[in-house]
Amino acid sequence: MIGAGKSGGIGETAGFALAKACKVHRASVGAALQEVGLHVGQEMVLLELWEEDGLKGGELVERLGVEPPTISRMLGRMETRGLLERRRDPEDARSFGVYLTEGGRDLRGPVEDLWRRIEDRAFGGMSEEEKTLFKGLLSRVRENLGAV
Amino acid sequence: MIGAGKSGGIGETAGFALAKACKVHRASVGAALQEVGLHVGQEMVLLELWEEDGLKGGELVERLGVEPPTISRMLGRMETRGLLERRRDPEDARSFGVYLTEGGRDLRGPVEDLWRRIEDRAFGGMSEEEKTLFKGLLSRVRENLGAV
DNA sequence: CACATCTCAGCATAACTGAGATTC
DNA sequence: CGAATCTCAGTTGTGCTGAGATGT
Repeated sequence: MIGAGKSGGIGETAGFALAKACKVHRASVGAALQEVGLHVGQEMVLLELWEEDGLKGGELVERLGVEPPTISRMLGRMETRGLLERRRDPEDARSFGVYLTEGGRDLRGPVEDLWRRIEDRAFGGMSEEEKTLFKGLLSRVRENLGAV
Repeated sequence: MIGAGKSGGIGETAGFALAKACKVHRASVGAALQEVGLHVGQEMVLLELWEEDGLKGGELVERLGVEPPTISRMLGRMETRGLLERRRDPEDARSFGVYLTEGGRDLRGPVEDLWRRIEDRAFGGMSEEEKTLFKGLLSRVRENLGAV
C-alpha cells in the first residue's frame, strides 16, 4: 500500500516518488546517526570539513545549500559538543574558519561505515549500471531545479 | 561544483545524490506552496484528504509515515487556518475524523497546478521511459528501507 | 556584507491524559 | 456488578533542522 495514488494526481508524479523515497532514506540515516550521537544534517557539515578543514561559515552555507541562521546554530551546537571550533580569522575580523577537533575527525570512520550500511540496504539488488543511471537522473533533477 | 565529491567517499553514493536532489526539490515545492499559503508537508495531508475525506488521525499518521505528535500539531495549525476540522467520533470518544472545509477543498486545483509546474521543471528533458524507470528505482528504495 | 538572534514550522522522542477494553 | 488494569488515541514538552525577518 502506497497511499494517495488512486486517481492519477500528484501521487503519480516522479516528484512525489522522490519525496517519499527521500523521507524513508532520511529517516534511516537519522536513526543510524543517533548511534554516534549526531543529528541528521550534521553529518553533511562534517563531510565538508573532512574534505576541507577550516572552511568559512559562508562557504558551508553555499556548499550545503542552507541558510546562514541554520549553519550558525548547527555550528554552535556542534561546537558545544566538541566536534569543531570556530576560529576568528585574523585577516578579516567579521569572518571565521571552522576547524574540526579530534572528536570531529574521529567520527569520520563510524559515519562513513553507517552511511555505507544504509547505502547497501537502500540500493541492494540494484546493479552498478542502475545505480549510475539513478545518480545521473538525480543529478539532472538538481540541475533542472537550479542547484549549485 | 557539487561539493564533497573529491575522494570517492559518501559524496559518491546514490544515497547522497538522493538527499541532495530531494533537498532542492523540497525547497522548490516549499517556495511554490507559499504562494497559496501552505507550508511544505501540509500538502501531503490535503492530498490524502482529497482522496478520502474524514480520515482518522491515526490513519494519517500511517499514510504519511509521520509520528503522532507531528500530525497532531499540523492538524491544529491547519484547523486554525480553516483548511479542515476535527470532528469527534461518536462511536469512540478518543478518536476523531478529519474533514476538509470549503477552504481546504478549494486548494486542490492550485496545489495540483503548482505541483505539475515543478514536475515539468524538475523532470524536463526526461523521456517518459526515463521517468518511469526513475519512479521504479525510487520505489525499490522505499521497499528496501522498509516503508509502508 | 558577515554573523547572530528571534520566531515559526516540520519532524522526532519521551512523558502524559483520557477513553475503551479486559480481567479479577 | 464494580474496581483495577491494560491498551490505544491524541496531546504536550523539548530538541533538532530549516526558513524568514531583523539586529549588529
